[in-house]
Amino acid sequence: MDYIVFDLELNQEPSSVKSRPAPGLQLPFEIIQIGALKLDSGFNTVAAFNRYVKPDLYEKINPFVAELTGITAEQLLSEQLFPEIYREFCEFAGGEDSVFCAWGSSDMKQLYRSVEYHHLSSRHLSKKYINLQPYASMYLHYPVKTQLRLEYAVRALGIPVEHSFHNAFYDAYYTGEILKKIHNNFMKAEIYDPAAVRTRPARSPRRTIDTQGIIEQFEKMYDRNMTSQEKDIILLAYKMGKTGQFLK
DNA sequence: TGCTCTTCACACACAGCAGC
DNA sequence: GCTGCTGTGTGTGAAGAGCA
Repeated sequence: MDYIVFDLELNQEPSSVKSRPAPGLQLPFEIIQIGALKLDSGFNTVAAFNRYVKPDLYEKINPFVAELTGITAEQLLSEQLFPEIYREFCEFAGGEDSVFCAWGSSDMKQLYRSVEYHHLSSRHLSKKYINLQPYASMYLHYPVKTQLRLEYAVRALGIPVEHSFHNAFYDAYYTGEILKKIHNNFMKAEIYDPAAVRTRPARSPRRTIDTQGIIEQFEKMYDRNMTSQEKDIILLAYKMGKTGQFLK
């Protein structure tokens, strides 16, 4: 069994964009770099993958992303599009027996989202993954839900900082170093379910009682103004009715 | 007995922090 | 700047305790 420690750099919709995704196929982030290391069962690095991706959705790099990653649109012009890079990545990641490792759960989600957006098959992509963030939190005696920065975890674990952060390949390298440092028998790979992520229900907007509307309706029905006491009673009755406590 | 207050559970909005 | 996740605060309803 191999561990595929990976990281993605993403671009997002700049303020002015020529082409927008079709309705129903929203892809707020587009992958522009995939960095990965393959570790064998003894956590030895046996292969590396580092490819930039030519964007075909957002032609410009968001200034914020460019500032953070140092990646420019010109730099990506000579690269291949996502489907080709993805095919190479699948060959690198090799089979369904591999376990993906990433810092946070968003990279796994974004990878599958991009595969789906480009109508590519995820058949040869392992669905087993380990999010190292909570394990690092536990190792460093933080609450398991604490979302530590990758850079903080690297420094806290005493891993030498030899490369810059916010580069997919180097971030994958650091994530791999963290895995080597904190792995234990309790670390269990989860099964990523893209369908479960897609079906997450959207929150409905919070609804408030239109008290003015209720009173106006009563005044219309009775053709007179309600007294302040009557208004209180009406609103109380409305709230009590919502509880259903007097339904038989 | 009836009212008020407290506590609990639940859902939601929002803030903060992570990612890019 | 954006998205996504988590923790916290708030609102609401239900149920029980306390008190006159």
